[in-house]
Amino acid sequence: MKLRSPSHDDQHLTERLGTTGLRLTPQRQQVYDVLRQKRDHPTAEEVFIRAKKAMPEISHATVYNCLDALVKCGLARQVQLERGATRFCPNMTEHGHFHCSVCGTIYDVELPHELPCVAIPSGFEPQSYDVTIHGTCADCARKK
Amino acid sequence: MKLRSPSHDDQHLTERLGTTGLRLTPQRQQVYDVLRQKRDHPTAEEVFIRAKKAMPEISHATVYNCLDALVKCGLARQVQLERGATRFCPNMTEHGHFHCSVCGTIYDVELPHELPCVAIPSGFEPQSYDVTIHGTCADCARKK
DNA sequence: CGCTTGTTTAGAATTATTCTAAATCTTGAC
DNA sequence: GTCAAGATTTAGAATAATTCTAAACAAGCG
Repeated sequence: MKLRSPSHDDQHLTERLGTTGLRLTPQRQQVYDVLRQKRDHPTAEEVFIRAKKAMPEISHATVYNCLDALVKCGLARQVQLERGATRFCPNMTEHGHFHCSVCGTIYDVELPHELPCVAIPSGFEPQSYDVTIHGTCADCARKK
Repeated sequence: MKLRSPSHDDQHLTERLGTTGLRLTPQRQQVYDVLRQKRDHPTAEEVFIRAKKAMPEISHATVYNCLDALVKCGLARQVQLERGATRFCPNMTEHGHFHCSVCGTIYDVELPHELPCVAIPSGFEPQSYDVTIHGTCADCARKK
């Protein structure tokens, strides 16, 4: 049982990519599918490995290219949590990330639609914001 | 005219490092000084280059070690803004970062002392949070 | 069809970070 | 003070993450 209706999604993908002058290619479709199939904030390397299963000839550079394309047209977000590889996330709703410093798991957490009380100096034009919370997740806190 | 009183600071450094079982060394002092002298969120590489001026024999690995030591004992923060090098910041007051996507400059912005309205699931134990705002800074917005 | 532009590919190159082993320094026990 | 234990530094190698390059392909268009 698939959770998505392919034709509707293809259309969505094409449309979103189109807004930035980008084309829908089988590779971009595949990378997007990988992101949506397991939403565990994979690194580019992990996306590469997963995408290779269905598309063995896909290359490293293409995965980076596809991920960048998806980020650029607003279908995925980059997440920078710590030193090391960038992670990717297809959840485009307003949300932040809880990063467990014990087990490393990343959880999506809800955020208010506007970040209140942040004093942005006048003249500055905010476009997006990222919130990361570091701490211990419920599982790891219990085991302590 | 120096802004700091060295003896007071050395004491502070030693004290903070001590809380984690770390020693004050000339290299750690130097790296800390570099961070405080120009608060432009340098990368480890930039810290290395600046520290080398006063201490030409300092090595790459030592700079990473020192930065990690400072982060561990609460004298500096790591900042992850985008793909690429991690940046470091000696401003330990509660603050977020505004990252100008045009010129790349990073500005500290004030934050409320508690992040309100963030629904952290029960059992999770937050320790710190990072807020990054991406957008266009006042200078770049004017030039457009 | 033939051109232009966008995309993919393998692999090289670059950048960022960590590791390694030897040398050096500090500290505390005697 | 001397010595061992442990922490720290060092240069350079190794690894990891990302970007670049040049050639091949593919799609859209006149």
